[in-house]
Amino acid sequence: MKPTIKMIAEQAGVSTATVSLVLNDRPGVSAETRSLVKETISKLNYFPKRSASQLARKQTGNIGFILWEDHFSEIEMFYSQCFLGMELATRDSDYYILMTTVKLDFSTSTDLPRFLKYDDVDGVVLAGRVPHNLVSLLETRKIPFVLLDYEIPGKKHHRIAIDNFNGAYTALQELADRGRKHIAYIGGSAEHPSIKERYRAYLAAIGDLGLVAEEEKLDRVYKVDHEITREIGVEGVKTLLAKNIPIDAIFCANDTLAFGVLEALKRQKYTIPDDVAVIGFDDIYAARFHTPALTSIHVPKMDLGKEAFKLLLEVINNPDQRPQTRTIAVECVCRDTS
Amino acid sequence: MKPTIKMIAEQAGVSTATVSLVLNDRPGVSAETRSLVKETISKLNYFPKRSASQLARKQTGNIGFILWEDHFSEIEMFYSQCFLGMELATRDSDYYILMTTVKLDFSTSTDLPRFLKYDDVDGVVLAGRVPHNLVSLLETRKIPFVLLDYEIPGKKHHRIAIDNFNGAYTALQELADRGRKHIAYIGGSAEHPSIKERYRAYLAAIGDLGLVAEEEKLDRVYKVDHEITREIGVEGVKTLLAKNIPIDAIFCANDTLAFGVLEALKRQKYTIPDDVAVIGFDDIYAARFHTPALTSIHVPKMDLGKEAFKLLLEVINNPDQRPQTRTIAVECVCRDTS
DNA sequence: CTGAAAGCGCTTACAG
DNA sequence: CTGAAAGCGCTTACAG
Repeated sequence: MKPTIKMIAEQAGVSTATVSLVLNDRPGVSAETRSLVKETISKLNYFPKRSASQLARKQTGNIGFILWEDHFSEIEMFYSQCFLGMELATRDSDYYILMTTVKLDFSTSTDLPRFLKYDDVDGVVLAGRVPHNLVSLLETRKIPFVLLDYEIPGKKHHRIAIDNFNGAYTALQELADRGRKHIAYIGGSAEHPSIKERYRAYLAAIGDLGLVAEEEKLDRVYKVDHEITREIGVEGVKTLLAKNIPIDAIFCANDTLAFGVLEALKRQKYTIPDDVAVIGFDDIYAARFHTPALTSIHVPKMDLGKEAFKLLLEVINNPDQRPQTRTIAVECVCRDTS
Repeated sequence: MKPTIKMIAEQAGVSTATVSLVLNDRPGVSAETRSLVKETISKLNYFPKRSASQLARKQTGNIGFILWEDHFSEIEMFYSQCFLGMELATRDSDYYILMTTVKLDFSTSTDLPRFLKYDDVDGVVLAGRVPHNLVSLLETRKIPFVLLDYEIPGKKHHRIAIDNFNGAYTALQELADRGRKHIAYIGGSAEHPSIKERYRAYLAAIGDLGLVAEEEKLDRVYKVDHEITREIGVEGVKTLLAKNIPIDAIFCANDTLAFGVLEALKRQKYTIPDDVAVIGFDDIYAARFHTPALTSIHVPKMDLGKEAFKLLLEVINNPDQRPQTRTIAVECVCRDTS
């Protein structure tokens, strides 16, 4: 039979209150008593029953992880890796993660994740693009949460951010260092804050590096206002090439799109990287295995998840602190396309 | 303040026992009382607190999902899709899924998932290749479990299986129907039961279809005894081509490997599918988007997860039934490589 | 069909 | 520093 706190108390000759105190590393127990209790605990291989302590403590011990379903199903494992990193971090804690997906056209009345509906989490992390009404609901219900690689324009929330600006800037720097003079941008600008930042960095960098005159800054830009996919990369190349202006490098807003760019370039018989260099962003798993292997800005996805968890814990323990942004550094990984 | 069962009871003028009975859809309550209680419940927007009912009921309400960490990190989302399907199925139940990864050289004393260590799950599904000592531990601890796309030779367990044999056979049939006469196999044979089955089907089919004499059955086979990767595909093509025997089609043990095969074939200037047709297995997300789009045997990954959950529920509710295998049908999706 | 009461296994004031 | 006791919010025999 599984030991209970009562059995430990009896064995050790103390009260259950005392056992509880040492279990939770709380002061108010003499060193001797503490070690006696600890011995008894390990001798009987005892561990507290979760539901009992949750009930008494009025906590759930769970945290939610919410992801837009398209993000989960995509070929790139970006957010899944974040999840993994978070799960790893979680192992040193008493928290379990409950992961679920939501649609973007999300109704708070019919699509609410069960763990939110039934108050089964102490906090949640929202990864990537998520419905804004979900975020509002979390706010009004005062459920602690942190955004991972996302932000809502005009609003301040706790969040983990990728250093998109510096990452993109580094990519441009890298290309310029290798003598590229006509660097194009293919990507998006509005659908995701991260992409927006990368675009902003592109514009800043080509200016700073003296690559182009102010009035020609947009000449080598192809961007869309919706999700950026592999196909956008293909279209981007076609469009840019049709302009008949020199292009010797392309900075892509993410790797998936970069694959499309590479494909289109190959079809047009361009040699990579000699004719055109290409740099992506995210350094997804496939980047390394692509032919040619893609140069990309490496984002430490597991770290994102880990930091999200750490931040969330802080918010749970101190709900009233003001929103803070934790930025995660990135670096350029040079491979065969640059 | 959140309503409790006590408040519902008072409001409805009944005992908490009665409320509990209607909450759990149990007999022993008159129709009138039942509907009165139900009204009160929805009026106060009440839902039972999980930890309390778990404590009283001596259940956890959680099920574990365990995955080899390499399976999770891989480019292919195979098991992640299974997880998603399972999570979806779970939404109609009261269960939450706790997902974690394990190493293959797994120590039951130091690497045990927390939810197993602390008895926080009512059952678990093990997806793909998993450590055999983990399975043994589950058996001796009498924790209900089902294997998803895996089996342990010589042992009977509850499991969800892909119809690998018929899938592979169909692929061969398909190639033969299109006039291919010299069909090769590239893949593995031992590391995973599914792969083994696909290989077995290959041998059976080329025989049945009269494609090759018994003594030449192994002439067009390239297989390894470890994990099959993209690189294995490349090597396989090189090795087979070096034999200088006619080959007009290649059946690959999975899609990832097929990508390597395609790449190697292209490098050697073969036209696909005219010179050599290629069929993969699994129909991973990338298959559709590859250039050329890969013909593959489609495995309904979400269904695998869903069925695993359903089976697990049955086992939890009836732990002593004999091990059963539920086989999931597959079908050939023809695209540009065949 | 219904209710009073014990019990699930913890935590937390409160007294001493 | 330590213990007795109440309480967390359910479920489940048991009586009636």
